[in-house]
Amino acid sequence: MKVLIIEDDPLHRSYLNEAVRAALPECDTVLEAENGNAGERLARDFRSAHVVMDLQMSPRNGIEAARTIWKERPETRILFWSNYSDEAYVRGVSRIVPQGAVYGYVLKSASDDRLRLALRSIFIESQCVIDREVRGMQQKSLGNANGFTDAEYEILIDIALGMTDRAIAQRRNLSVRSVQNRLQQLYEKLDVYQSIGDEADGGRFNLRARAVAVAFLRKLLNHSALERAEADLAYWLGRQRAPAHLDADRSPRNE
Amino acid sequence: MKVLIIEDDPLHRSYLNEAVRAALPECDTVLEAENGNAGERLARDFRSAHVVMDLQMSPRNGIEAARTIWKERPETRILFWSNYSDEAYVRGVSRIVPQGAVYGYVLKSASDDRLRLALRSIFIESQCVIDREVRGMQQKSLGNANGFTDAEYEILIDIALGMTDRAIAQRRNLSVRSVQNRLQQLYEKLDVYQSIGDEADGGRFNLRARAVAVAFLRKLLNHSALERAEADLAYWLGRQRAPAHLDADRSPRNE
DNA sequence: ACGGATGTTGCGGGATTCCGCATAAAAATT
DNA sequence: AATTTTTATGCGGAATCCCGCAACATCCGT
Repeated sequence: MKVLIIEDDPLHRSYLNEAVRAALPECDTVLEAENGNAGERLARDFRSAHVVMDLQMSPRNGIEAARTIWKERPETRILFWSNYSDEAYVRGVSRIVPQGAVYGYVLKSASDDRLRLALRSIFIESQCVIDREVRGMQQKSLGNANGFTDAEYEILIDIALGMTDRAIAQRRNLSVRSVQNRLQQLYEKLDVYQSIGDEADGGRFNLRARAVAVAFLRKLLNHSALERAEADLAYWLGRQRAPAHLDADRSPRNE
Repeated sequence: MKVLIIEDDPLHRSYLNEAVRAALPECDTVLEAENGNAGERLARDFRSAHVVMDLQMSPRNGIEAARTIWKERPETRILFWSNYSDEAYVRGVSRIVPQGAVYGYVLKSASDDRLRLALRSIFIESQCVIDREVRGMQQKSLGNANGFTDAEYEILIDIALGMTDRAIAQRRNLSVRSVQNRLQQLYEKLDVYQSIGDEADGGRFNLRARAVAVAFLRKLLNHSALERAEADLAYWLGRQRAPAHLDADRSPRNE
């Protein structure tokens, strides 16, 4: 068995290396990569089916690397080992895991023992292992009890990127009013209001900007999520300017 | 000599511990804390004059901890050992270092040797050591060639928090128009425009929101800077609602 | 099929933002 | 001291944003 480690911090990398060797005597080769790009390449060249990776790396973070690895070989087993349980990461991961894939998500703060267990469960027993803390986040976010719809999350990202209502409408094929509607929902869910307390106009908030701030503070958004979104946006903008051969008829009957 | 280590990651903590013992034979005691709060307490109780700390911790990050430590004993020597050279961090640090204090800033990606040298320079030779990469950032940001004035940075934070022009004006004792003026400057420096290319209205940006997005992408802002700002804002809002005994006459002749 | 829940779209208006034009005041330069 | 450069402020208008009201469309369960 071969295991591929993708992690940018050398200390953590060598710790993982030891942990893997200790937990998996059946593992004969351990490969190491220090960012997403190198990781993808190694995964491809060595057809490794067992990967342990960090999420926050540069260039090319874990989510992006995992996506292309899974695209090439969906049966690859990936254990995400991350410092954070930001909703942005959790959502990012669960967005890309293929049907029936075996994967895991454990925090770096977990004990050696837990890590060992996760390694064996995922690579040997084919069983998913997701840290309690992360699991909680998943439920809260995906089960839409307290969390956000995909539509809401989508619009959150759009305003975080600084798009206007109209631009969002174009991009998502909605009317401007619908966009504003969704914004209202978002503001409610984020518990964002213009006025602060009961006072008349003590401190007022710009809702759209405030929503982004709150989302960041609550870790619904983070740097790498923004980066990904920005890249997507740039791509879309490119298509926009190009002659629209393919996507005629994709805009609402609005103006 | 005693050295206090403040670092939340246990791996890095023990690595630092070893590095300190190896670099400083004259050091007889090494204390460890795993967040800003604990670090402040230990620093106070043991009057430690030599500190090595991470910046990104929770609760209470390195900048906050360093500020109170330096407030209590400005001659304390602090080596910041961080993963990132975000402008938000660099600016945060250089904002709080007292006159003539000895400190250092080295990245975790630096070699063992560089770390060893920094430790000896700062703690023994009383000489500041700042990583090349960080130094570059400092110049770019503080020497206002390409960088931002304090005024601009201030307003950037205010809009990132979601405040309206009027609220910012109140808070900073400016007229609303002046706030808007500063916003114009900010937009220019961030290279932010409404329209995208030459097209009529292909994709439009909400400048205020876009500026925040760009600032985040360029790492002028980051999560912990936002958290600090949010705390300051909450404090200010508190004072606002309270009976304004002391600060009458602090608002411009506007309205 | 009928009522309900949810989601989209239009209209309209008040509040805010964006910003050009213009005038002082303050600061920096010469 | 005189000139230039920055910064603060006001006025006004076009474009946006925020959002209540209302008309439909779709989907679901009884």
